[in-house]
Parts: sequence; structure tokens; C-alpha cells
Amino acid sequence: MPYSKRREKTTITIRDVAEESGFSATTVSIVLNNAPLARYIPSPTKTKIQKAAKKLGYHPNIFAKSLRSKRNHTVGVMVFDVTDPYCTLILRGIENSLYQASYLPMLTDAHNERSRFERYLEMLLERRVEALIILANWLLIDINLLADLEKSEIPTVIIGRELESKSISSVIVDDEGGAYAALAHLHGLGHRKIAFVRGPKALMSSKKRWKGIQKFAQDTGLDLDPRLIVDLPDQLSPNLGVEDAYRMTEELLKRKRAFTALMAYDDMTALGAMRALTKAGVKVPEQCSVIGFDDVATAALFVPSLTTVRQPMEAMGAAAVNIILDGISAGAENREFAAVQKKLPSELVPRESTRAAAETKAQTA
Amino acid sequence: MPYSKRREKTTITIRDVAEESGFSATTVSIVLNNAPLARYIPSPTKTKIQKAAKKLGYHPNIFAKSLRSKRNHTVGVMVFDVTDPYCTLILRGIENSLYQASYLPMLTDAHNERSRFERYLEMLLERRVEALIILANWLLIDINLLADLEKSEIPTVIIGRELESKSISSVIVDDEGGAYAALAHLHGLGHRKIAFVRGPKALMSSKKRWKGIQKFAQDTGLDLDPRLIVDLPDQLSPNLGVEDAYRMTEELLKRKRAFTALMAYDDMTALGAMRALTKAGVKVPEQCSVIGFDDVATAALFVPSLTTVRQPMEAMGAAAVNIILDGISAGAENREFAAVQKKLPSELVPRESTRAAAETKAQTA
DNA sequence: CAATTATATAAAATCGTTTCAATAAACTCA
DNA sequence: TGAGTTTATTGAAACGATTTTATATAATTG
Repeated sequence: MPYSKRREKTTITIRDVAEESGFSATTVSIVLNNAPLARYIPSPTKTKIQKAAKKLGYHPNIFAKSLRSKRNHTVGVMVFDVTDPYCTLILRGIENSLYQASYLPMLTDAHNERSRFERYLEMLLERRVEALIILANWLLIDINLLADLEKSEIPTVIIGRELESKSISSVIVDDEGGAYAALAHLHGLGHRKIAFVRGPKALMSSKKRWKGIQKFAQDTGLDLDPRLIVDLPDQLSPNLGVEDAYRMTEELLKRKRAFTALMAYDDMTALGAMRALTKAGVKVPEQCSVIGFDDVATAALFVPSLTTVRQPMEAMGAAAVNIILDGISAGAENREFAAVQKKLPSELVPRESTRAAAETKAQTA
Repeated sequence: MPYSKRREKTTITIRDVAEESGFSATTVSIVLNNAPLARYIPSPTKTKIQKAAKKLGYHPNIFAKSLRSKRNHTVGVMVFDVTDPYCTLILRGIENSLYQASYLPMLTDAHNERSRFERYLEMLLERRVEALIILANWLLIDINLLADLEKSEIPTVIIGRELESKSISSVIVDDEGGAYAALAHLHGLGHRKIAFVRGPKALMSSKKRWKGIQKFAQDTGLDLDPRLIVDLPDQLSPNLGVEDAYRMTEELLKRKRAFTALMAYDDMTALGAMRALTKAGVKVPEQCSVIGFDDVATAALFVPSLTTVRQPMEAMGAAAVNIILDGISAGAENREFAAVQKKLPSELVPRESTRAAAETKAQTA
């Protein structure tokens, strides 16, 4: 006794449980995993085993488990910038659904660096994640990344970007409809001279939103004055484009072309625009209404709070999880699984930053 | 040929590499891991093996690897609310340092639910993360969580909360000094009637910051009018306390007690306060200066941009990672490792929301 | 020149599970 | 009754690496 057992047994294995309960490791495994064969095992046996496991504080070694069963209940989640408030709510949705399904997300943040993205992708694949969820942003424009993805056979879904790919699913919001509704909102408030800060041209969502705007203009005969339109650069600056929006709005004001409302590419753009307007002495919303897109968590906290088009971000996250979960079980059962493209509706959220147009055009900068 | 190989070999193992290169699995392992024994292996052998591995696209099975070596290069990172902008920058720091060390963070978000936190803690321990980094917030007040932690022998560090624990490290900011500096800033601008929206009493940082304020008041003879002091409730509402701050500031204004500056517990509190002030017709900073704490990413984007005390969040994340990395290598080498408590300095960031006090006290709500 | 020591490789043991294949008893049912 | 299921349990074989131990040759030493 004094000699042996100098170091107490720190890890207890399934065999310990077997010994304690008086059954074999096999039976213990079957019971504890509630494997198909478990239905042949009488309850008393089950309880005995469970009790033994609890008594010893048994935790199965997940590596051994995964090694054998080739499953690890982990999915990779890749974002380009956790700092981006647009991400966080989607992450919430993802995390929530995953949690319910007892999956653990493995989150990586690429810091807007392509190389990091690639490295992380590799790391995740090495770790044999069972599926992959990617939150797209402008960086994902280059599609060559996806080559790697396609050949890795795991279920993959991209949120925020539509793909032609046969093997990669996607979840997007109805950008066109959302933009249409936003413009309709401004129009309904009596605004006719409306300025636009469009998103980077390279972005699909940018194009889609503009399409919605054009559609509305066409439907109602609204005039889209090219002198009231500016574009964000393709290469956004660090601060999520707020700075860029600020500059572009200043540019807009410099043109001395009256407008009573401004529609921004997204909430952060709207924030930048509001800062520029305020700085220039234009009161929001008294002299100029502003509308955004996304409904980022802080949009409601802006001063004034921002009218915007809400993307159902949590729902998008949840949808993505559902897709990959389907994909995973399809894979497990050796069924075929076709990529799905899901488009979710957006919703207008009126707040303080928009109001009825004043009769007098108070606005000339 | 037509019969066999119906299903192509999808996973290639170390033995395949061994065969391809003409050496044994052992040698391959030694070479590919650059194990100590690798110094006895001549370069031509090494290159041959490496070439073979690359040719076959060999990726070691991480489960087998971890099962044997008991290491997995993963650390658990636990936050209570990813949505909280305070978190994201720290996460950045953590992620960055971890990335450099080739560790993969396993991030969990407790959604401010204790039960989730516990469940995730369990999941992480089951996955045998090599260390744990926890971003504290008010929810971590109850310490019983830590019991589990202490007995799990892995290196653990808590960011944002000081602990008496012998086995858990912590990284905090100098709250007292920061608050002192903030108040000094206001004082230097000529403010004498200063209102305070203090943080929840239960929070240690709240206490520390107040201590700094008291210290400054004592040092300079500044009067702290109790009628200009309000406290955030212990149980914060979902929106990060902005709503609460809004309400408390309204309360403050209702008291009809003049003040020319307001010092908030943190940036989000400051935001709520600014909203309330603006709503009440008090201009910031013309009629009332506002100062926050943290320097959350969006603080610079508020209108007006917020003067605040910066927590070196990325540095804090990095510090935490350094600590656990030390802990890990200590563990690997069977050395003793003592918990460390690290306190980082804060830094005043003057922006638009504070300015010199007007001679006339323009402020009575 | 025998005895070490360093170099180079491999066979076998091990990590802790799950799963396959086998066994034996207890039930059906014609 | 005996052939066929169903029920209850298990030993042994994976899973794919790393690590330990062993072996064979070459180089160095006393």
C-alpha cells in the first residue's frame, strides 16, 4: 500500500465502469450510448451501469470515441470579423440551434485576412468538423477558396452570399424585397428627393438591393437622380465602413443637391451618414430622414434610433444549422444530400430616424 | 480490379505514407512531428517522407493523435454574451495570440444563462481542452461555478474579475486608476458639478471605479453630491444596460439638480445617458460633458464620439493567453505553476463628448 | 580490437472507445 | 420436441496515431 498507488488513477475508463458494475465494457458502452442494441438490455442492468458510471464520475474520452465512431459533434463556424455587429446576432442564432442539438461550434475569426481564413479552414478540416457554416462578407468574393471546400465532402452552408455551387448550401435574406420596402417607406412618408449611399459594387447584396430600389422607382415613377447617388469603395476601411460612409456623405453634401432622405447600404453606413449630416448641421430626422439595412443590435441605440430593414439574423443562423444538420444525418445514413438555397424575408423596422418629409425643402446643406 | 476497390480509399493513414515512402510508420511519425528522435534521421529520409506525405495529401487523424499524446492544441474560451462589444475586442486579442501559438480556440457563448455556462463548461472539459479562458461579467458573481473549475486541473484564467483563488489566474484592468484619470479629466476641464451613473453594486469593477473617484475627490477636495449619484440595478436588462442607464439618467434629471458633466460606469451606460440627455434637450457636450469607460469599438462612432477610458482589451486577451500557455507548458513538463494576477493600466481617450465647462451653468434640465 | 556510443529503423504496445461476431439462454410455434 | 427467434451479454478486433523497446549497423573510444 505505501509503495504502490503513489500516483492516484486520474482517468477512469469504460473498463473501470465495467468492473465496478460487473458487466463488460461492451455492455457499458451500449447502455451509456443508448445504442440500438440497448433495447435488449433489461432495465436493472442499465440502472446498475449508470449508477456505477456516476459513482466513478466517468466521462468518456472523446478522442477515443471520435476515433472509433468518426463523429465528434462539432461544427466549424467561420466569420471574417467578430467585431462586426452583423455577425454577432447570426452567431447567436447558430449557437442556439447547435446547442439544442448538442453540437459544439468551433468558431474562427479570420480578422478579414484571407490567409487566416485559409489556415483556419485547414485547421477545422483537420479537426474533422462534421459540417461548416461560413458567414460571408466582402472578402469572400474570391471563390477559389471554395474549391477546397467542395472537395472536402462535409456539409457546408454560407450565410449572406448566394452561390451557384452544386454542393454548397446558402442562406440569404431577400435583399431586393427589403430595399424595395425601405424605399416604399420613405416614399410613403412623402420623400421624393432621396439620396443613396450604395454598397460596394462587388457585393452581390449591394446589387440586389439596388435592384429593389430600381424596381420600386419603376413601379411608382420615382426619379433616381444620379447626382444623389454615391458608392462605397470596394475595399472597406477597418471600421466597418463607417468612415467611408462618412466621407461619401460629405461628398454628397458638397454637391449641393437638395435631398430630404437618405437611404444607406446598411446600418453602419447609415451611422456614418448620420454623423456626417449632423456635423454639417443637418438635423436627423427633422431635415433629413435616414434609413439603414440589417438592424444590427446597436441600431436601436443610435441617436436618433435608426429606422432600418431587419434581417432575421437569428433565424438565418438557425436555418443554416438546420441545413447542415440535415446534411450530417444524410451523410450518416449514406443518403444523397442536395445543397439548398434558402432566402428569408426581411422586415421594416420604423424608428426615430425617419419621419414625414417637410413641405418646404429645408435641405441644401 | 473491377470487383475490388469499389469504394475508393477516402482516408489515408500514416501507414499509407509509410508504404509510399518505403519507411515504417514509426519513422514517418517521428519525421512528421519533428520528434526528438528526428535528429538521428538523415535529411534524405526526411525529405522522402515529407514528399510522400504531401503527395498523398496526408492529414494526421487528430483523434488518434490526441488519444495517444493527450494533447489537442485547443483551449476553451467562454463568454457570457458575444453580443457585448466589450467582449469582441478581447476575443480578438485572445484569438490573435492563440493563432500565433497554433492553438484553436473553442468559443462558447453562455447567452447570459447560468445553466448554459455550466453545460458548456462541462462540454469543454469533456473535450479535454488544454486550458480555459473566461471572460467575466456580472453573471460570474456566484463563485460556486469555480469549484468545478478548481478541481479540473487545467490552467484557467478569468478576464475582468479578480479572484482570491489560489489556482485560477486573472487579468484585470486598473479600474481605480482609470476612474481617477477620468474624473481628473473632467475636473481639468473645469467641471465641478458632476453626476455619476455608477455600475451595479455587485460588480467588483464598479466598486473599484468608485474608489478611484473617491480618491480623486479626496485628493482635490471635490464635492461628491449624493443627489447627483445614481446606481444601475444589479440585474441588467438585455440591452447591455443601455436602457437602464437611460432610465437612471432620466431619474437624475428629474431631481433638478444642476450638473455640467456626467461620468458613466461604462460606454454603454454613457450611451444610454447621452440618449436621455439628448431627449431631454440637453446638448452633449455643449451643456453637459459625458465620459465613459472601456472604449468599446463603437464608442468612437457615437454622436458625439465618446471620451472614455480605454481598457487595453487586445492586450488583456493576449496576457490571458500568455498565462495559460505558460500553464500548459508547465503542466507538460510537470513543473509547478502558480496562478498569476495581472493588472493592466488603462488610458484616457479624449473625444468629442467632453469639453470645457461653460462659465454659466446652462444646465438645470 | 573489444567495448561503447551514436545513428537509423522497425515491431509491438498503448491510448479508450465502438462495433463485429459469437455465444448462450429463454421464448415462440408448428 | 426441436428449429428458429428473441433476449442478454461478451471477447476480440478495429480506429490511427504515438511511444516504448528492440535491433542492426556504423562510428568512436580506451
